[in-house]
Amino acid sequence: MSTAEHPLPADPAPVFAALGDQTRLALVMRLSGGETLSISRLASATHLTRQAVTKHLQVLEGAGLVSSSRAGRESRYALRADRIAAARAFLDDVSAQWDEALAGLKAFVER
Amino acid sequence: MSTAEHPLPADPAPVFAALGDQTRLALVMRLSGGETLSISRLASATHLTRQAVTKHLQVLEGAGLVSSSRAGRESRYALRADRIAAARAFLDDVSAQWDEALAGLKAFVER
DNA sequence: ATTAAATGCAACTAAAGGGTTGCATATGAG
DNA sequence: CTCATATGCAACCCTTTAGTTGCATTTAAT
Repeated sequence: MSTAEHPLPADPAPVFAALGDQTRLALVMRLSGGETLSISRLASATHLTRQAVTKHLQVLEGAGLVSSSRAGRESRYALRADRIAAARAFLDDVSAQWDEALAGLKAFVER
Repeated sequence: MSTAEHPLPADPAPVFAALGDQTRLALVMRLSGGETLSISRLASATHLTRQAVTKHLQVLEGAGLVSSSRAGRESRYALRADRIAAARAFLDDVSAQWDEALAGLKAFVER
């Protein structure tokens, strides 16, 4: 299977967990440029092992944040913008509830 | 110390890591209503121990996502909306870079 | 003064995480 | 065909994390 299985419903926790690591965040940022990069290419920008990077990429893929595809002898990884958007949406909801609560409180105080 | 030490550097990784746990996400959502709740109050909505919840709250506070204050015999926790906003901002940046890259590619293809 | 409620602190356990090394395998290049 | 490149797989290690239990302490209520 070249690309990750289609993860169904978006439980945000695993996504945030995947983003909760500096190395992985760096990989995400690197991929946010839109390029589709191979493992060794991504690993060369790091101080750690290729295998370590491979593991991180698998974690990211497991969370649905990146997709992989085999191209000849190398496997390429690309960012999944929609998943990032989903995480954003979750935080937007939290913020919205908060703002709404504040607005309600303000209205109460001012009446 | 009643409230968390000052946040200085906004390294997003610890924040996402703190959000990367279902229990903690649930606590955040519970607090997003704007209420300032005590530990046992928050723990009663859970199937796990008060101490477990205490630990999670400390993790959240360590990441700057909540603040605590002592009120009589209980300690109250509240959400810090600004930190949520910071996390959102980071994801916005990633998305923006992605969109920009896509736009560039599209322009190239269409010329 | 007593008692119940809300925490804090500490020690411990089991499982997950982040990294490494070694070796086997598939593929592109010369 | 031969060699270097890019990976995959697996076994290990050490540290962190999620949860527990037990006991001491502070504060509110009767």
